[in-house]
Amino acid sequence: MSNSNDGNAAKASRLTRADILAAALQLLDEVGLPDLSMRRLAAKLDMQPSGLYWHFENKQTLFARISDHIVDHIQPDRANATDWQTRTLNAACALRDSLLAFRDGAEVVSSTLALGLGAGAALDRIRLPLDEAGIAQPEAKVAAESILFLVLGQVWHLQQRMAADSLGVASPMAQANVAEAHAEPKPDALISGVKLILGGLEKEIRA
Amino acid sequence: MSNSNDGNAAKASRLTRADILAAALQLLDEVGLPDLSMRRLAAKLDMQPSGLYWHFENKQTLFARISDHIVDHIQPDRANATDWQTRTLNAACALRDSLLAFRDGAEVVSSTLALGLGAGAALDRIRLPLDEAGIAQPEAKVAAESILFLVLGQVWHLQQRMAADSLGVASPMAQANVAEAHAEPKPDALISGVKLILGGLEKEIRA
DNA sequence: ACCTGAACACCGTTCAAGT
DNA sequence: ACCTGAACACCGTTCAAGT
Repeated sequence: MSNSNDGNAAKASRLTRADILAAALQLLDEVGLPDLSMRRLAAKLDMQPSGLYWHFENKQTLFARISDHIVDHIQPDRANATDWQTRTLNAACALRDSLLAFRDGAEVVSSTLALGLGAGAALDRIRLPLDEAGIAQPEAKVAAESILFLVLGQVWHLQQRMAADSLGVASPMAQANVAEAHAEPKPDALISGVKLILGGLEKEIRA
Repeated sequence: MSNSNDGNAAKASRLTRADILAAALQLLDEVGLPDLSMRRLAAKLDMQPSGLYWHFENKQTLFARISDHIVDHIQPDRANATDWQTRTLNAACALRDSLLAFRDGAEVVSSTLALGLGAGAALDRIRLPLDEAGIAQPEAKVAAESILFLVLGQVWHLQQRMAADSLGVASPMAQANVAEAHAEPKPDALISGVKLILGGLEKEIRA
C-alpha cells in the first residue's frame, strides 16, 4: 500500500545502499555478469549512472558487496556431524550451493577474493571444522584454500558453460558437457574432488 | 637486415596471424589483461582496429590463441621420474611455471578453458601420468581436474594480488600476503595442495 | 587478399551544479 | 544529503569502400 513497487524501480523516495544492492542482484540474475554495467543498473533504478557513485566508490566495491551477499548466503550445517571430514565436506557443498544460487556467482566471488576485498568469509567457513578438530595451522590453511579453489573453479567452469550454452555459442564438446551436467545433478563431481583432499589430509596428520 | 624491426611495429609488409599474436603477447606483458584491448593492439601494430577482424573472428578467439600459446609453453618433464605421483606433481609445477611466465596467464587460460575453446591441453598434461599408470578413468579425471583448478586458482589469485600491488591499491591484508609471497618463492604453497590430492588418490586406488 | 574510415552502440568515472 | 547533466576517455564490432 504505502510503498507500491512497479516492476522495475521505486521512484518516489531516495535510495539506500541496500536498495541498489538488491537491484544489482536482480539485474545479475536477469542479464548475467558481463552485462551488469553501472549504466544498466542506473537505468533499472531510474537514475543517472553518476548517482551510483555517491553510494559506492566504484564498480569494484559494489561488486565486493554483491560477493559478500553471496557468501553470507551460505547455509549453516544442520546435519551436526561429529567427524571433521563430513563437516568440511558439508561446508564445501554449502558454498557450492550458494554460488550456484546466483548467476555467475563463482566468478563474482573469485574476482573479489583475488583483490582481498571480501569473500574471506568463505574460506573461514571451510576452515572452521578443521580448526575445531585441532588440525595444525599450516595443514589446515593449505587444505582449506585447496578446497576453496576447487569449489570456485568447478562452479565457475560450470556456470560459464551454462552461459555459453544459453547463448547457443559453444563448442560441441562443451555442449555435451553441459548436457551431461543437466542430465544428472551429480553432486559427486564436486564432492569426489574434495574427498581426495580430505583423504590426503587425513593421511598426513597421521604421519 | 632485410626486416628491420622498429620498437613497436613492422610497417612495411602485411601482417600474419602470428605477427598479431606476438604483438598481443608483448602487449599483455606491458599493460596486463584488463588493458589489452583490440584498439590498443591495433595501435601497436599501426593499423585500424577493424583490420584485426580480418585475422580473428573476435576478441574471444584471439584470446583463445593466446591461451594456447601459454599452455603450449609448458616444459616437458626432464626428470624422468618413475612413480606417477612425482610425475603428476612435476606436471602441475610445469603448468604453474607456464602460467607465471605470462602476465595474468592464469586468468587468460581460465577464461578460455571455461568456454571449452582451448586449454584442454593443460588438462591432458596433468592426466597423462595418471593414465599411463593405469589409474581408472573416473578417478583420474576427477584428480586431474582438481589439480588443474587448484593450480589455476592459486596462480590466478597470486597474479591478481601482484597486479593490485603494482597499482598500489590493495587492502593491507592482501599487501601482506603479496609481501610474503615475494619474500619466499615458496613453491610449497602450491605443491602441498597437490600433494594432498595425490595422497587421497593413492589411498583411494588401494581400496 | 588485406586493410581503411566511419559509424553504431556501448562502457566507467568525474565533477560542477542543482534541490 | 542525494542526485542530475554534461562531459571525458575509452570499449568491441560491423561494413562499405579502397588498394
